[in-house]
Amino acid sequence: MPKAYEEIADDIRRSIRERLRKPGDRLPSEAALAEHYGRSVPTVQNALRLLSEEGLIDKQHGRGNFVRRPRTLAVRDNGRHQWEKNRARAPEAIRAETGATEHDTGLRLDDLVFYAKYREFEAPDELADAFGVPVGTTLLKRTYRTRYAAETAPFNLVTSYLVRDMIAANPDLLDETKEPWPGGTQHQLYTVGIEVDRVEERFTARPPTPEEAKALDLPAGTSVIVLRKTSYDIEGRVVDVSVVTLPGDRTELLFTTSLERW
Amino acid sequence: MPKAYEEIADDIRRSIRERLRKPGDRLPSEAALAEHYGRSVPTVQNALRLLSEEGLIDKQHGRGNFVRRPRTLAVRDNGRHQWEKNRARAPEAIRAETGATEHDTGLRLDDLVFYAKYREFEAPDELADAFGVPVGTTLLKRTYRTRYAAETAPFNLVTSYLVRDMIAANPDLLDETKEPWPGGTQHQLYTVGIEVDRVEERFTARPPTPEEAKALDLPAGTSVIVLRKTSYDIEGRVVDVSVVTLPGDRTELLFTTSLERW
DNA sequence: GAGTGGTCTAGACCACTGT
DNA sequence: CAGTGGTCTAGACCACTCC
Repeated sequence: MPKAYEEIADDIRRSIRERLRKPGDRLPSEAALAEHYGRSVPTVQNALRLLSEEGLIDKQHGRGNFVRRPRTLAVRDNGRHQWEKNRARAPEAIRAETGATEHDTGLRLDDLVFYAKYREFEAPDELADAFGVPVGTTLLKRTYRTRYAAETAPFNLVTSYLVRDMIAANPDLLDETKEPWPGGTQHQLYTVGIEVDRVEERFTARPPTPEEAKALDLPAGTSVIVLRKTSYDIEGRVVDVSVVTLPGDRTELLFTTSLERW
Repeated sequence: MPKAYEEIADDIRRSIRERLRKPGDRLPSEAALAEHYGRSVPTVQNALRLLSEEGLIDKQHGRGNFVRRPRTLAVRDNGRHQWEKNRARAPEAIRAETGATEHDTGLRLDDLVFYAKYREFEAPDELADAFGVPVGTTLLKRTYRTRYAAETAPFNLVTSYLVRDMIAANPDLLDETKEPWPGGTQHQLYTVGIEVDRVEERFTARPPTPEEAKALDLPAGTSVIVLRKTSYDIEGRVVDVSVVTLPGDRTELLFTTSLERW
């Protein structure tokens, strides 16, 4: 026997795919749908929940169920790393123009709201491993979030780790009130004589935890992309480890790989 | 007033995070949980559904609810492109050893099951744009899926597009029965004199469509990574466009970006 | 067949939105 | 206030798993 809520979901899904219902349209009320399909309200809700999890509709308490509009993407391009490196040694006037985030989004610094917090702590197992330092080494943990000034939701959550002793030569680097730092992390490292040679990025995708859904204001039926970034200096040392959480519905990542010529 | 199903979910979530319940453990039956929390069965089910969507538990009809184990990852490394290029001109004996998929997973060809289907069709708007050819140009559409011989679920779904006239000089390239092709797409292109110069990859993450969930055997509470790959030859022409759908719970993407020295 | 989760109902009551 | 979706109940019945 076919399941009632799936039949209802299939029917509505089809109507959306065929554009009989367009982005922004309000669906009939749940009571009306229940009447139409000859089912109880909870059964209709079950069907709508499915569609919401697939990201097809947006449930709005007290207002209605709406066909979801696709969101505008922020592109995160791996060219950003070379771009940031080129600017790391430039005079402040040039560095101040734009940062890597603005490079990604095409927005200017004024459009972005930035929030940073620094904390020192002792390296646990996993991070000590990643940096190749003894467990207990003092690390600096920096958490950031950035968002468009025009929107309420941040579009990334960043946790970055540095080895304290590696950067202590410049006390400003330990001071969160200096953020946002013109030129980004690569410039910060440059001020203590570190040159970044290569960047490794690892990605996975999964549903958001409730905390992430709240912090990024993610609707039901979206995913987060989790990026673990490791930066190596020219001596092969790990100089920065970052974990970046990106909203899957607003982010596109772009990687270009150039191949050697025959 | 706190919502009953969230309280129950919070309580169970906490017990999992604190490892009071370990991966593989079975939760008490829904009836038992309902009794324990003094709530109805549907309310408990509501809570369990939440946890299932977060990927914390695995619901198994007729068996029980289990704390989910993290899955083993297949790493997809952008070094694969240079690696594949290096082998494209090698003798068949060497090419036959392993392909790019085996490079990713560390498995040998024997462990993998491969399925390919070819179809010719006329370029619609979007693809004509991507290739820079007129709408209606004949394209070859190739769909693949690969899976571990030991598992039932494929770990990727691939659709690859080529311009027919660009490869027609080698009739074998139009024949799906020749798959899997030792050496991969870059070798196929080499047989008609095309050298790949760079590869662009764009990806986003989202919940699976019902079709994808079925094809990849995705449990509730997982995401898919959608990767659009564009290959350019040394003359700047687009020679291949591929769309790859990867299960978010089994895939890690690794990109390394090397920076120029100061 | 016993035990488990899955679906569904009919209706009560609550919470949010907009007039 | 009317209209909407959200939560919850108590219980019936179905479907799957395993012994």
